[in-house]
Amino acid sequence: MGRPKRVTIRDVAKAAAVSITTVSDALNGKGRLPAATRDRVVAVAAGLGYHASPNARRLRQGRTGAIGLYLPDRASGLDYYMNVALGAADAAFAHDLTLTLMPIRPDARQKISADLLDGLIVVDPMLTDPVLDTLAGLDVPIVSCERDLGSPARFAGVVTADNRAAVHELLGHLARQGATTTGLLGLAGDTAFGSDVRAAYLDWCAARGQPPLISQTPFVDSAESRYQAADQLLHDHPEIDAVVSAPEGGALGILHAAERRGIRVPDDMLIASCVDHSSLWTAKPPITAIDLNPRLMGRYGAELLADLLEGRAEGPVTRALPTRLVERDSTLPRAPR
Amino acid sequence: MGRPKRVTIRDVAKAAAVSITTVSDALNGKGRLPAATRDRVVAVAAGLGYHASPNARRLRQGRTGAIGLYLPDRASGLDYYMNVALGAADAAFAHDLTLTLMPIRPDARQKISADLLDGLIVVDPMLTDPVLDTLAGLDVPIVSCERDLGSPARFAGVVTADNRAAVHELLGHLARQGATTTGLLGLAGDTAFGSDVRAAYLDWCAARGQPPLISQTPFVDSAESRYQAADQLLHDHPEIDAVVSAPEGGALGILHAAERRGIRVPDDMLIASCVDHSSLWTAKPPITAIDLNPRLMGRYGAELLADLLEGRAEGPVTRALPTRLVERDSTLPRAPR
DNA sequence: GACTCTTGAAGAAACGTTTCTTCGCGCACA
DNA sequence: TGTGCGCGAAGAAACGTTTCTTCAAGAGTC
Repeated sequence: MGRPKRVTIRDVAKAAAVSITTVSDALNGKGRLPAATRDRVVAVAAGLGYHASPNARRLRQGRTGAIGLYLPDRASGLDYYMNVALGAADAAFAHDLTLTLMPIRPDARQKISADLLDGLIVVDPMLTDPVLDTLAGLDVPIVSCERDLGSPARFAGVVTADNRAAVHELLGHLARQGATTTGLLGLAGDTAFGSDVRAAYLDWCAARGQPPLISQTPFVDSAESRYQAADQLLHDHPEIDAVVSAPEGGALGILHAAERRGIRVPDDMLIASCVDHSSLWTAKPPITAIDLNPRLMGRYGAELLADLLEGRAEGPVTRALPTRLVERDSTLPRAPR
Repeated sequence: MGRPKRVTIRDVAKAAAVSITTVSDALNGKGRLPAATRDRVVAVAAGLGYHASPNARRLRQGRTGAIGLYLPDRASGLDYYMNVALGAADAAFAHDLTLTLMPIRPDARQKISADLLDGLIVVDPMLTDPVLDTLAGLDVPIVSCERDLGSPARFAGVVTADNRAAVHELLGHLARQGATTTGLLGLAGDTAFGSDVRAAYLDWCAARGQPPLISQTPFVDSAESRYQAADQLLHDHPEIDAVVSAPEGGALGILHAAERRGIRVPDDMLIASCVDHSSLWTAKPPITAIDLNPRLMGRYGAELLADLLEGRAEGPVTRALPTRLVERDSTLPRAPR
């Protein structure tokens, strides 16, 4: 019973018959100690089950040991973000850091303060997010997962996938499967991902001489708005025989709209998503998608931030994230019309 | 330039011409100070932009100011968990706490330690999770979001929805819409939610004299396994004219399996899910589901834990969560055969 | 007028580290 | 025989709070 008394550095020092300075140095690999002393102290510490109090250490060092994860306030794409968060949490722990989830409510976001955090990971920074300026003034390093279209200078590090290349690959795949006129269910341009997808699509159209056929949905959207946008696209351009969706849930909206109009997938039209999701596997037919590796995204973000904090990296650093095209039945080869 | 020097309690004391004790007391509402002094000190502190260092406070108080969120290691249902996490993060911030996401990787989970956390929220504790015992030994209060089927004594608080009643309501809805033989795509019984759904279903069957028709999928599953289980159910029991899915992604699997077998929804069969999700809205047809209020779940969890930490609540506390049935086209009334 | 009580406020210890500075000592070098 | 230097280790300050204890002075009581 009774709260078990903590084993402090003093206890270790006493047990090893050295000073606490020596214990600290031995455990942190500092000072100049002969290997023998170091090993002995480490052994004694381990024997006592000693681990330094994070609080005391942080107070002394002026750090919190925590990094924050700042997510966009969206109701969709949460599956993706949860994976980013879990990847970041794993990586943070591996670096003796802790991942703190920033709140979503605007009033709570105002309370985000530098003395709660050593650094920050901002996921999908939005051009229109007014809080980003506040965060930038916090005087802690910030890593963004996907570039910021606004003031990249605010960030000490960026993790980014080659979204354009991935979308190019996807469009190439569609063409090889027989698509001749590909439309895009795009994301409004306030986010790097949305603008990458759009740019790649426009590139592709320009190169092939195809007129771009785009229907846009806002970054912060709903299943409803995605469906509307998809339906609009099919209504306006009956000649379309393939559609790519930028938002995570968009492909299902397209599928829905297509079936309502009696368009068969993949026989009459191919569908693909720029963001993979488990629900795409169970769609009928299963939908081809780009796996954006969200876990790895989170991990890279946290690792990059840890590197910046430890001084292993500095200045603006960019880390690249691999992606992978997952082919499913929604893009089976179709006979030319 | 240069790191802006922190405003400490000493600065405030000097500016207000009182001792630091008085400042501390004034700001924390302790000690016995006349209102005049208190107000003056508060005003001075505000003027200087002072806020206490979380680290110093925590070191002194032996707290970390952080609560942990422990999620099951699943690849599905992440949308739900992300909402729980965001709700918890908001509520934590409102109580001057911070929400730390626990890692997923087993080796990292071993490193979860009491001196990183004042308390813990465990979401969907699994009977088979060996880490729970470790956590229980951590000597911090634990709140579970949905009951633990194992050793409820490990928890100081529980947030739970009346899942049985919700499922009863759902089954009643199906019957009213014309279902005569309802099957269940269930979850293996290592989690309270899965076992609640199952129990409610069995109850219902017993009361109606219908033989229970169940196909099970593990709690930690994949879209594939859910599809297999659904397909098995439809194959074994062609008489089924309604199916309820316990897992989040299961309804889409059922839909998929049904359409492959030429079963029309809702004309030939009704489908409903025990967990709502944005992809259910865009399914064809949109699928009826129970909204489990995940944001509120997270919020209640964090608030309950905060209450326990502040001594506003103690001993085993249970808090109830409301749910809501969201009716969609997958359960439109069907003509009796 | 001696006494207790209450009020208002200050002093100082403690929380558990890290780190800056100092110190003794033996050895090589001129 | 000093002098300087590298090594090994310890002392003590500092990080910024909270809180336990003490204390002076005024008010009330008999």
